Order: sequence, then C-alpha cells, then structure tokens
Amino acid sequence: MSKTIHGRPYREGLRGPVLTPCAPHSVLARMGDKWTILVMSILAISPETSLRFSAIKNGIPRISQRMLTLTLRNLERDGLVKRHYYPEVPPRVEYVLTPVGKTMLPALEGFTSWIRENWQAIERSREQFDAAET
Amino acid sequence: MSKTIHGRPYREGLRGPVLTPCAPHSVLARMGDKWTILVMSILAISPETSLRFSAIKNGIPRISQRMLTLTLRNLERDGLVKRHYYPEVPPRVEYVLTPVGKTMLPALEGFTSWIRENWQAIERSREQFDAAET
DNA sequence: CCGCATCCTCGACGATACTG
DNA sequence: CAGTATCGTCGAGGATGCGG
Repeated sequence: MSKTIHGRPYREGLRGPVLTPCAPHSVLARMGDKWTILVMSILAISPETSLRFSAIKNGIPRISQRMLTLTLRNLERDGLVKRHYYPEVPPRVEYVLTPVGKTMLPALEGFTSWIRENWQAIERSREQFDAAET
Repeated sequence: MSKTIHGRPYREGLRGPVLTPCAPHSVLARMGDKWTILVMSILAISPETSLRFSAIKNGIPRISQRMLTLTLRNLERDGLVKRHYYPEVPPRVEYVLTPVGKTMLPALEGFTSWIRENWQAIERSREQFDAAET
C-alpha cells in the first residue's frame, strides 16, 4: 500500500516524494471553472426544488445563455445535476441536484467557508506582491 | 443581513434567488488550474519541510520548468507559499507553505476526499452520457 | 423558452533556447 | 540550479443570430 496525501498516491523517490498520476483533478477543474460553482450554489439554495433554466439564468448576473447551457450539460454529464424536459409550448426545462450532487455540498461548503474566512488576507497579499514589482 | 449559500450572499428576486457578485471564485479558480493542487499536495506531505525547486519538479511528473515557476509565483503572490532564495553557486531556492497555506490543507482535504470517494461514480456517469450520444 | 451554430478573442499552457 | 524570453497551439468563453 503506497502513501497518500489529499487522497493522492505517491512514492518516495530518490530525491523526495513523487506524485503518481491522479484522476480527481478533472473534478476540481470543473468546479474551478468560471460558472460551475455559481450554478451549484443556486441549486444548493433549496436542494429539493428544481429550477427552470431561466430562473438559474436570472440568478447568475452576466452569465450568457450559451455558457449556462454548457455548464449545465457538463454537470449533467458528471451526474451531479438532473435535467427534466417538459415538451410544452413554450418548452420548460428544469434542473435539480442529484443525490450525488447533494452529497457534494458539505464538502464544497467546507472549502468555500475557508475561502470566505481567508480571501481578504489573500487579496491583501496579492496587492502587496504586485506593489513590490517596480 | 442578506442570506448566504456557501458563503455567497444572495437576495430573493422576483423570479427566484439572485447571487450577488463574489470574490472567492478567484481562489477556487487558482486551485482548479492545471498544476496548483499538485504543488500544494507536494508541499503538504511534510508541511514543516521546505523543498527545493528541483525536488518539487521531480515530484510532479511532466510539469515543465516554466509552469512550475509560474504556479509557484502565483501561490507566493497569494501568500500561501513562501520562497527562500539562497545566493550560492549554484543557486538554491526553497519553498514552504505559509501558516495561511497550512490552514487551507484540512478544508482542501475535505473536498478532495469527497472527490476520492465519488470520482469513480462521476467517471461512470460521463462514460454513460458520452455513450448516449449517437 | 431553451438550445444550437458560427465566429471571434484572448489567455493558459507547452516547447525550446538562453542567462546568472 | 533556477529563472526568463520567445514563439506557437488550443480551447474557454463571449456575441450574435437562427430554430423548434
């Protein structure tokens, strides 16, 4: 059994630890992209209620129709969000978190709450760093 | 006092909740980029020990010198990593997590452990989804 | 109402070569 | 050894318009 850090396997090489390849990055990258967290947050407000496409769009200032569609597709593909299509006129489409999507919320919240408590320090550090460049 | 979800403020609009702008995305985006988590993971293995540039590079297969430099610069700018330069010949440069950087580890670990437990389900969902497209 | 197609811009990332 | 400079590629993301 090899050692792990953050669930990431690694071995002790001659010149220190070497990380072995890992898949989970794809999930982190997804959550880190421009709109995904915002969509998750909107759906997390009342996790049992499904929201219409337009309600989500209205909830996220400045998101384009195209990017919302793509973001929702990706979440659906990952099995975190379920899409319900109602073939009415005009059509109605609603989205909800799946069970898996809901289990992600506490873990995500743990991380975002750390960010909430620390991002001001981070912002200050960035300003200092940038100011130090002549 | 307005309501929040994941530390994100929102208001109840006429057609549902509306997220108000939020800064923390920049932190999530940072961690979600291609190499940052890997660098954090390497430094997290023994948080009290500083590592040489080359040790980090050896620990992350396929990272280029350029991308490691950029990634470390960004982390230093955010105040999560501290850089120590020793003007010897040949030069030696070491990196350690800052106190702030260390406090991030448990929160990050919470999220990555959720990913570890669920990414196989996510992978399966992706394969199914892709297979469903004719 | 919702989604797709098209076109465009820009920055992340990689490869390579050079310097103190 | 560590970092910088330069150049090239590629895909994320935005604007707009059409269609069921």
